[in-house]
Amino acid sequence: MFTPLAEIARQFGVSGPASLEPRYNIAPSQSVAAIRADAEGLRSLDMLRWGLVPHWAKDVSIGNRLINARAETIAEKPAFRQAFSRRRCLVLASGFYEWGETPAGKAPFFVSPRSGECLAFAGLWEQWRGGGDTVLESCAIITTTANATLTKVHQRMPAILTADAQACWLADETPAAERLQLLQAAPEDQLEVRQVQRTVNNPRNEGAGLINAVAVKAADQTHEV
DNA sequence: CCAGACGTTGTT
DNA sequence: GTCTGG
DNA sequence: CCAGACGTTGTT
DNA sequence: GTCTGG
Repeated sequence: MFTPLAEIARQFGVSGPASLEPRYNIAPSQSVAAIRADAEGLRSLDMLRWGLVPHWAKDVSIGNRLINARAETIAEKPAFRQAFSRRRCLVLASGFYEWGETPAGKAPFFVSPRSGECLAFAGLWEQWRGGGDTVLESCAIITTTANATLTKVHQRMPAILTADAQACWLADETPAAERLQLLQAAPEDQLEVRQVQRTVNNPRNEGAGLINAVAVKAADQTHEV
Protein backbone atom coordinates (compact mmCIF):
# COMPACT_ATOMS: atom_id res chain seq x y z
CA MET A 1 0.00 0.00 0.00
CA PHE A 2 1.17 3.45 -0.85
CA THR A 3 2.13 6.15 1.61
CA PRO A 4 1.97 9.32 -0.43
CA LEU A 5 2.66 11.68 2.46
CA ALA A 6 6.40 11.70 2.05
CA GLU A 7 6.04 12.58 -1.61
CA ILE A 8 3.52 15.31 -0.86
CA ALA A 9 5.72 16.70 1.87
CA ARG A 10 8.61 16.88 -0.55
CA GLN A 11 6.62 18.37 -3.43
CA PHE A 12 4.74 21.01 -1.43
CA GLY A 13 6.83 21.54 1.65
CA VAL A 14 4.17 20.61 4.19
CA SER A 15 3.67 18.30 7.06
CA GLY A 16 0.17 17.01 7.61
CA PRO A 17 -2.03 14.33 9.07
CA ALA A 18 -0.45 11.13 10.36
CA SER A 19 -1.82 9.18 7.43
CA LEU A 20 -3.54 9.76 4.13
CA GLU A 21 -5.59 6.98 2.62
CA PRO A 22 -5.40 6.49 -1.14
CA ARG A 23 -8.72 7.43 -2.72
CA TYR A 24 -9.99 6.55 -6.16
CA ASN A 25 -13.43 8.03 -6.43
CA ILE A 26 -13.92 11.12 -4.30
CA ALA A 27 -17.41 12.59 -4.43
CA PRO A 28 -18.70 15.98 -3.28
CA SER A 29 -19.31 16.05 0.50
CA GLN A 30 -16.30 13.82 1.07
CA SER A 31 -12.87 14.88 2.34
CA VAL A 32 -10.08 16.05 0.08
CA ALA A 33 -6.48 16.86 0.91
CA ALA A 34 -5.76 20.59 0.77
CA ILE A 35 -2.92 22.96 1.52
CA ARG A 36 -3.43 26.28 3.23
CA ALA A 37 -0.99 28.97 4.33
CA ASP A 38 -1.21 31.01 7.53
CA ALA A 39 -0.44 34.70 7.91
CA GLU A 40 3.30 33.95 8.09
CA GLY A 41 3.09 31.86 4.95
CA LEU A 42 3.53 28.58 6.82
CA ARG A 43 1.79 25.80 4.95
CA SER A 44 -0.27 22.98 6.39
CA LEU A 45 -2.01 19.98 4.88
CA ASP A 46 -5.57 19.36 6.02
CA MET A 47 -8.63 17.41 5.01
CA LEU A 48 -11.51 19.63 3.87
CA ARG A 49 -15.05 18.71 2.89
CA TRP A 50 -15.48 19.13 -0.85
CA GLY A 51 -18.43 21.49 -1.35
CA LEU A 52 -18.14 24.98 0.08
CA VAL A 53 -20.34 25.74 3.07
CA PRO A 54 -20.26 29.54 3.66
CA HIS A 55 -20.18 30.82 7.23
CA TRP A 56 -23.74 32.14 6.92
CA ALA A 57 -25.25 28.83 5.82
CA LYS A 58 -28.08 27.44 7.95
CA ASP A 59 -27.03 23.89 7.18
CA VAL A 60 -24.41 22.06 5.18
CA SER A 61 -26.66 21.16 2.25
CA ILE A 62 -25.65 24.22 0.24
CA GLY A 63 -22.22 22.62 -0.04
CA ASN A 64 -23.65 20.01 -2.40
CA ARG A 65 -24.08 22.74 -4.95
CA LEU A 66 -20.98 24.85 -4.35
CA ILE A 67 -18.44 22.26 -5.47
CA ASN A 68 -16.96 24.31 -8.32
CA ALA A 69 -16.37 28.03 -8.78
CA ARG A 70 -15.90 29.61 -12.18
CA ALA A 71 -12.61 31.50 -12.44
CA GLU A 72 -14.33 34.10 -14.60
CA THR A 73 -16.74 35.20 -11.86
CA ILE A 74 -15.09 34.16 -8.64
CA ALA A 75 -14.28 37.74 -7.57
CA GLU A 76 -17.90 38.88 -7.77
CA LYS A 77 -20.07 35.93 -6.75
CA PRO A 78 -21.42 36.47 -3.21
CA ALA A 79 -20.75 32.89 -2.24
CA PHE A 80 -17.09 33.02 -3.29
CA ARG A 81 -15.66 36.54 -3.30
CA GLN A 82 -14.78 36.67 0.38
CA ALA A 83 -12.99 33.35 0.19
CA PHE A 84 -11.29 34.54 -2.99
CA SER A 85 -9.77 37.50 -1.14
CA ARG A 86 -8.96 35.80 2.15
CA ARG A 87 -9.22 32.00 2.07
CA ARG A 88 -7.46 30.37 -0.84
CA CYS A 89 -6.09 26.85 -0.86
CA LEU A 90 -4.64 24.13 -3.05
CA VAL A 91 -6.67 20.97 -3.51
CA LEU A 92 -4.41 17.98 -4.12
CA ALA A 93 -5.12 15.12 -6.48
CA SER A 94 -3.16 12.66 -8.54
CA GLY A 95 -5.70 13.24 -11.31
CA PHE A 96 -9.35 13.78 -12.04
CA TYR A 97 -12.18 12.21 -13.99
CA GLU A 98 -14.09 13.77 -16.79
CA TRP A 99 -16.97 12.38 -18.81
CA GLY A 100 -16.95 12.74 -22.56
CA GLU A 101 -18.60 11.39 -25.69
CA THR A 102 -17.12 8.36 -27.41
CA PRO A 103 -18.40 6.34 -30.38
CA ALA A 104 -19.76 3.90 -27.79
CA GLY A 105 -21.51 6.60 -25.77
CA LYS A 106 -20.51 8.61 -22.73
CA ALA A 107 -17.46 7.38 -20.89
CA PRO A 108 -15.16 8.59 -18.12
CA PHE A 109 -11.58 9.64 -18.74
CA PHE A 110 -8.77 9.90 -16.24
CA VAL A 111 -6.61 13.00 -16.55
CA SER A 112 -3.25 13.06 -14.81
CA PRO A 113 0.15 14.73 -15.11
CA ARG A 114 2.80 12.98 -17.17
CA SER A 115 5.30 13.74 -14.43
CA GLY A 116 3.38 11.54 -12.02
CA GLU A 117 3.48 14.32 -9.47
CA CYS A 118 0.50 15.45 -7.47
CA LEU A 119 -1.72 18.10 -9.08
CA ALA A 120 -2.63 21.28 -7.22
CA PHE A 121 -6.03 22.71 -8.09
CA ALA A 122 -6.75 26.31 -7.17
CA GLY A 123 -9.37 26.22 -4.42
CA LEU A 124 -11.28 28.31 -1.91
CA TRP A 125 -12.16 27.32 1.63
CA GLU A 126 -14.60 28.35 4.34
CA GLN A 127 -15.25 27.68 7.99
CA TRP A 128 -18.79 26.99 9.17
CA ARG A 129 -20.00 26.80 12.75
CA GLY A 130 -22.98 24.56 13.25
CA GLY A 131 -24.80 23.93 16.49
CA GLY A 132 -22.67 23.68 19.63
CA ASP A 133 -18.98 23.23 18.94
CA THR A 134 -19.34 21.96 15.38
CA VAL A 135 -16.76 23.50 13.08
CA LEU A 136 -16.75 22.38 9.47
CA GLU A 137 -14.03 23.35 7.02
CA SER A 138 -14.94 22.97 3.38
CA CYS A 139 -13.67 23.91 -0.05
CA ALA A 140 -14.56 24.44 -3.71
CA ILE A 141 -12.43 23.76 -6.79
CA ILE A 142 -12.01 26.56 -9.32
CA THR A 143 -12.72 25.74 -12.95
CA THR A 144 -11.54 27.39 -16.14
CA THR A 145 -11.67 26.85 -19.91
CA ALA A 146 -10.29 23.48 -20.99
CA ASN A 147 -6.94 23.51 -22.78
CA ALA A 148 -6.47 22.01 -26.26
CA THR A 149 -5.65 18.57 -24.91
CA LEU A 150 -8.83 18.32 -22.88
CA THR A 151 -11.34 20.25 -24.91
CA LYS A 152 -12.07 17.18 -27.06
CA VAL A 153 -13.47 15.57 -23.94
CA HIS A 154 -14.82 18.46 -21.92
CA GLN A 155 -15.22 22.23 -22.17
CA ARG A 156 -14.08 22.99 -18.64
CA MET A 157 -11.32 21.77 -16.35
CA PRO A 158 -9.99 22.54 -12.88
CA ALA A 159 -7.53 25.41 -12.62
CA ILE A 160 -4.18 23.66 -12.18
CA LEU A 161 -1.32 25.63 -10.66
CA THR A 162 2.40 25.26 -11.34
CA ALA A 163 4.76 25.36 -8.36
CA ASP A 164 5.36 29.11 -8.80
CA ALA A 165 1.67 29.80 -9.21
CA GLN A 166 0.89 27.78 -6.09
CA ALA A 167 2.98 30.08 -3.93
CA CYS A 168 1.52 33.14 -5.60
CA TRP A 169 -2.05 31.88 -5.16
CA LEU A 170 -1.59 31.25 -1.44
CA ALA A 171 0.27 34.49 -0.65
CA ASP A 172 -1.75 37.20 1.13
CA GLU A 173 0.04 39.99 -0.68
CA THR A 174 -0.72 38.86 -4.23
CA PRO A 175 -3.07 41.43 -5.83
CA ALA A 176 -6.47 40.18 -6.97
CA ALA A 177 -5.80 40.85 -10.64
CA GLU A 178 -2.62 38.82 -10.47
CA ARG A 179 -4.41 35.97 -8.69
CA LEU A 180 -7.00 35.83 -11.45
CA GLN A 181 -4.19 35.59 -14.00
CA LEU A 182 -2.99 32.37 -12.38
CA LEU A 183 -6.21 30.52 -13.05
CA GLN A 184 -5.27 29.42 -16.54
CA ALA A 185 -5.49 25.95 -17.98
CA ALA A 186 -2.40 23.81 -17.54
CA PRO A 187 0.12 23.84 -20.42
CA GLU A 188 -0.77 21.40 -23.19
CA ASP A 189 1.92 18.79 -22.85
CA GLN A 190 1.75 18.21 -19.11
CA LEU A 191 -1.43 16.15 -18.92
CA GLU A 192 -2.35 12.75 -20.29
CA VAL A 193 -5.90 11.53 -20.85
CA ARG A 194 -6.94 7.89 -20.71
CA GLN A 195 -10.36 6.34 -21.00
CA VAL A 196 -11.30 4.27 -17.95
CA GLN A 197 -14.08 1.96 -16.81
CA ARG A 198 -17.53 3.25 -16.10
CA THR A 199 -17.30 1.98 -12.54
CA VAL A 200 -15.62 5.28 -11.87
CA ASN A 201 -17.97 7.95 -10.61
CA ASN A 202 -20.45 5.59 -9.02
CA PRO A 203 -20.08 6.71 -5.41
CA ARG A 204 -20.47 3.09 -4.32
CA ASN A 205 -17.20 2.14 -5.98
CA GLU A 206 -14.10 3.14 -4.13
CA GLY A 207 -11.68 0.24 -4.11
CA ALA A 208 -8.75 0.30 -6.51
CA GLY A 209 -9.70 -3.14 -7.75
CA LEU A 210 -12.82 -1.75 -9.32
CA ILE A 211 -10.91 0.62 -11.55
CA ASN A 212 -8.37 -1.55 -13.26
CA ALA A 213 -7.59 0.99 -15.91
CA VAL A 214 -6.38 3.49 -13.34
CA ALA A 215 -3.13 3.00 -11.51
CA VAL A 216 -3.13 5.70 -8.90
CA LYS A 217 0.07 6.23 -7.06
CA ALA A 218 -0.31 9.51 -5.26
CA ALA A 219 -2.83 10.98 -2.89
CA ASP A 220 -6.40 11.94 -3.54
CA GLN A 221 -8.13 12.61 -6.76
CA THR A 222 -11.42 14.22 -7.37
CA HIS A 223 -13.96 12.87 -9.74
CA GLU A 224 -15.51 15.27 -12.24
CA VAL A 225 -15.29 19.03 -12.14
C1' DC B 1 -39.67 46.79 2.75
C1' DC B 2 -39.38 41.28 3.00
C1' DA B 3 -38.20 36.86 0.70
C1' DG B 4 -35.06 34.13 -1.24
C1' DA B 5 -30.82 33.15 -3.26
C1' DC B 6 -26.12 32.63 -2.64
C1' DG B 7 -23.50 27.60 -8.02
C1' DT B 8 -21.90 24.79 -12.09
C1' DT B 9 -22.40 21.62 -15.75
C1' DG B 10 -24.60 20.36 -19.73
C1' DT B 11 -28.50 20.13 -22.83
C1' DT B 12 -32.33 21.91 -25.58
C1' DG C 1 -38.94 14.86 -15.08
C1' DT C 2 -36.41 16.74 -11.29
C1' DC C 3 -34.09 16.89 -7.06
C1' DT C 4 -30.75 15.11 -3.57
C1' DG C 5 -26.81 12.72 -2.12
C1' DG C 6 -22.25 11.02 -2.84
C1' DC D 1 -20.74 15.18 -12.82
C1' DC D 2 -23.69 10.33 -12.13
C1' DA D 3 -26.78 7.39 -9.30
C1' DG D 4 -30.83 6.94 -7.10
C1' DA D 5 -34.89 8.52 -5.08
C1' DC D 6 -39.25 10.38 -5.82
C1' DG D 7 -43.39 9.36 1.05
C1' DT D 8 -45.82 9.45 5.60
C1' DT D 9 -47.11 7.96 10.14
C1' DG D 10 -45.56 6.48 14.14
C1' DT D 11 -42.20 4.15 16.95
C1' DT D 12 -37.57 3.40 18.98
C1' DG E 1 -23.77 38.11 5.87
C1' DT E 2 -25.18 40.47 1.68
C1' DC E 3 -27.33 41.12 -2.63
C1' DT E 4 -31.27 40.77 -5.93
C1' DG E 5 -35.91 40.59 -7.16
C1' DG E 6 -40.66 41.46 -6.30
